[in-house]
Amino acid sequence: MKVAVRFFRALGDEARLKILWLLLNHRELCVCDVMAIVGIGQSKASRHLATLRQAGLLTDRKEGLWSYYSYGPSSDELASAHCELLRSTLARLPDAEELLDRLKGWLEVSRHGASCTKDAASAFVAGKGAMTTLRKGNNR
Amino acid sequence: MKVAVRFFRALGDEARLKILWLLLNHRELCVCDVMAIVGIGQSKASRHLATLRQAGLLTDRKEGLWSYYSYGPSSDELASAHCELLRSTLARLPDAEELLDRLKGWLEVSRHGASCTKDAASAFVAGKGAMTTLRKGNNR
DNA sequence: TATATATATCCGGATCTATGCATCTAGTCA
DNA sequence: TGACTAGATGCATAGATCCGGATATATATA
Repeated sequence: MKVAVRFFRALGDEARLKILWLLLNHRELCVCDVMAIVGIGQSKASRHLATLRQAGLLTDRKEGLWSYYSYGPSSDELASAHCELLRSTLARLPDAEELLDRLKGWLEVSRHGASCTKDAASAFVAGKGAMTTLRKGNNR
Repeated sequence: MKVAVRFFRALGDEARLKILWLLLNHRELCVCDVMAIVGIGQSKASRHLATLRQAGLLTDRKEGLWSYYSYGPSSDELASAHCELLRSTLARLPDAEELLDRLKGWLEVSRHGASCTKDAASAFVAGKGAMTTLRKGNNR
């Protein structure tokens, strides 16, 4: 029973759902990417990614200083089926569209500028990236 | 985002998965039934059922002293789809078969005896019902 | 009305989880 | 080698969750 419980627990967090949604829409992201797009700190991003990986939802790949995470492939086809459903579920939620906008914006910035860095991610969160996407109020 | 998080959190507990599994295999059960079959106390059974109801997975119906819970129908068809998948997921786990045995045994007992009562449920847990199904060790 | 009972909820404590900060690890590059 | 950096992890704390036992609520029945 342990496996199923851990799987659903991993999905029981807003930040993790956002991360999963991003990785269902983009092949792979590093920790900096997640920081910039979701607008969270480094340790939080790293830990949530680790949780999703331990639940069998993500795989990671190291390249130089960066850790790249990508969706699946979980060995369990039922978990995969749940995630396919999750794609539909998350697509209808209000944040979904906004997150994809931020993803797009971030990728453009990081493509031009230097390689993906923590500082660039922080700047993106504080600057234009956040400005253009956060409509009402701010992130808390 | 709240809705999805609450939905998956409700599934992130072993006892709740067991209850859901039972209600995916039997039209409706009262709190006593759940106590007897899963082998948990009254307040725990009541609380977990309430959690599942609040997550939109169960509906309840009052009749006299008893509260009967049944699966769905969640208004969200995607949640329903997840539960259909869950049926397959849970069916493969070792406890699943055992729980259905206990369900069957309990229904026979309670059909003969008086109506469903807490005492009868406790007796079932402590007596034959538990003996025939708990193979190795006991439920803590 | 008075008693009995199934279920819901409250109350404490124990345990788990999330988070920010600081530090550690392991790559890169000069 | 030494400075620098992305990412992982230790630590402490706040908050959430879980649990058993006690109590409250609502209904049935005498």
